[in-house]
Amino acid sequence: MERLTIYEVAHRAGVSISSVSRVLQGKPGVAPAKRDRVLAAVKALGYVPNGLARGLASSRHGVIGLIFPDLDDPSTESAHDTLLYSDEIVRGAERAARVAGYAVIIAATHVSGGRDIARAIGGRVDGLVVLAGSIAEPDIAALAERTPVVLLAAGRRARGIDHVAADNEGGAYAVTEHLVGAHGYRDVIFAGGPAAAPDARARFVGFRKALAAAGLPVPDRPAVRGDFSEAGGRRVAGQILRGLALPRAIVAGNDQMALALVADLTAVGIAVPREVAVTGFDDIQLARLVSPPLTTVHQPMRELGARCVTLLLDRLSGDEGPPRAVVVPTALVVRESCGCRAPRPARVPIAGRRQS
Amino acid sequence: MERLTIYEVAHRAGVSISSVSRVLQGKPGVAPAKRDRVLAAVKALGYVPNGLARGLASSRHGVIGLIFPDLDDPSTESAHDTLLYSDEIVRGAERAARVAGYAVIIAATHVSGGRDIARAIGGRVDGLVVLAGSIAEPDIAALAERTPVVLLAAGRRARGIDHVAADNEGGAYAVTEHLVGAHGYRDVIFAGGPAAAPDARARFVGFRKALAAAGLPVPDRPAVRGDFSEAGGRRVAGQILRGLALPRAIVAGNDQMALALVADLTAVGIAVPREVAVTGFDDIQLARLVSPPLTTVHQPMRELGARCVTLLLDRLSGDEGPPRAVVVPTALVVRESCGCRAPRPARVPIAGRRQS
DNA sequence: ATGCAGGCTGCAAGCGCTTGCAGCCGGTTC
DNA sequence: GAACCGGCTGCAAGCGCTTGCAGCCTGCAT
Repeated sequence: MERLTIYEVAHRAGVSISSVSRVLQGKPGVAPAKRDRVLAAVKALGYVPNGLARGLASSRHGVIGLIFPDLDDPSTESAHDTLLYSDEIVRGAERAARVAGYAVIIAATHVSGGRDIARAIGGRVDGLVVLAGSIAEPDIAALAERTPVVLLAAGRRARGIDHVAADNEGGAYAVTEHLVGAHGYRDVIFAGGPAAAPDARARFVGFRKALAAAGLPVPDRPAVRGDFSEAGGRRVAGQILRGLALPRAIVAGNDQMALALVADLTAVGIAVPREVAVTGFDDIQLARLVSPPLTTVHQPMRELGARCVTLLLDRLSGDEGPPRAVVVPTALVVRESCGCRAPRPARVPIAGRRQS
Repeated sequence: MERLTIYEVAHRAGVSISSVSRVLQGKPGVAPAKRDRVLAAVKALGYVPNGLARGLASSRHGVIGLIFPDLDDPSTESAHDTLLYSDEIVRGAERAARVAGYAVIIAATHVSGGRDIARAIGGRVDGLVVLAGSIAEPDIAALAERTPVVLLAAGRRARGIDHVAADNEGGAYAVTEHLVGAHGYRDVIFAGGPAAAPDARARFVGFRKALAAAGLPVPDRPAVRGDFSEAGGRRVAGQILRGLALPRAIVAGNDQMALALVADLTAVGIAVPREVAVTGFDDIQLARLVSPPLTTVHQPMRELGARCVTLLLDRLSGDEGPPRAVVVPTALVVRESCGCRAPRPARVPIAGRRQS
């Protein structure tokens, strides 16, 4: 296939390349008749403009970059969480970008590789969506100086940088309230994630607020703490089992921990949820499939990805406002590990989360 | 940040832009002293070449496109499988591309959207990796005319197009042989996937060959058939339970079916693996976590993605040979659902799969 | 000394498309 | 009838970088 240029089209339509260009961009100032001829020629020839040339000339690339952590790098923080979701994030981002006529380019990087990223992606994108944990914060700041950046992060808002995150706190609040309110459990503990993880912290905050709202004693710190991994869950299970009093319910920092908890509790003959209720956070695919199905909080990863892109596109189209922090709502998903018997698992939006 | 151009660098280094360009490309014909000065200037200025201009001038983009099915489109075939893996595929591809200095651009598409893809990606990539099911076959052929294409597909090899796939047949053979050989089960049935799915078919072929090799009767068709989904697995379980004779072992077409099977069998009081052994295929994350841990066949998704890219890069660097079909080995993962008691689950490569 | 092969250099011509600007033309306005 | 106006057009100058080619300057052989 020969490479078609705008010249061929112009020639076939009997006009100048300027007119073709204007038609293709939908710019005004072209006589309707001529416009039609151009479009006809384009279609007949099957012409597709060369994105590179277009980008070079207009300095708009039509591409946004998506940077996420390289999971092979063990130093990558919160790799587990990301692993489970980046797929959905990418899909959401890709779709949002596509409808706006943008393409998505992706790159995985080590935390320390911020510089390299700039190089790899350099001059190829109009803006960047950076998943938390993929680049060290100073490097993000450096990046943000040369190109619009939106940070998809759990917690900490990098100063001056747009930022979207799921409503971890709200989700934890909802699930805790469900346990305390709908089920009437009093003795509820929180199995925390890594102390440093902002999302883990936000979840704990939500947990505490829910307890406070119910008039229950509020702990200063998570009763036990894992690291968001399966192993972490098992360790936590061990801590709990060695502890004297078994709680009535456990709010786990995420699904993986919850699942490991359920498995280990069950293994020693403790019935979930009859003796101890357990809830998770994330709503990984697995949560639905285990027995009992896990009550958890759904993270709208797809939407997170999409919001990042739309926010970025806003910036690209000239929005100069102060840095924004977008919070995407999470949703309580009531299944059975909380003690509900759900013939059909219901997904209840946070807004109207009350149910028995 | 001002946009730096090659001119600034040239000026600072006191040379012409040609020399800078040559240095940046590692081309010969530049005096070492000058080369050093250029590099120093580049570093001092923090110069990053503009990929667009570079691409325009050299007609090498340094970008390869990855096209996968849009999972929101229900018409997309084998969406389940893809869903579970595209993440890993992308990672593998991205990494392979990166080491070669390429970036990866992604696009999700409806089966029917091949044309649009050409437009969206048009003139932006050097080559394309197309996941099976994302584009109708005729459209792939059309695409392949304008740009190098590698198809990542389960079975059918599109004529004339490079193609990589996992060794489904070998994997199925290995797991079946394990059941028959290591455990000595005679009454083994295959719970098939969708009749049309090439990978499902290949797995059944492997199953049959293993039976034949063991001198057991070889069925013409899967004893039962699902659709690779969880629901499919449950349906299959129903069929089996309603059937008179419970087999000693079930080779499921994929993990999701296997898990559903185990769940339903267990639910009616049939012990897995004591009464019935069950194996899966895919090695989804979940497989390791359920109880009993699922013996299955690992699909090296990451490697699949990587192989696609390396194959593509070969083509890009001038390899003109006939279309290739690369088969990436799968690996038997022995856990407990087959009847093994594995204190530590072992992952046994197909090559040396014998073990008791 | 003279000539010549190379190794280096930098010039300049693009790559394909966008866009400011001047030119053209038919239609209006006094 | 002359001066204007405004909508269309196409020219041409880039966007930042690659690369063929001619020119220059060595070093070295004759």
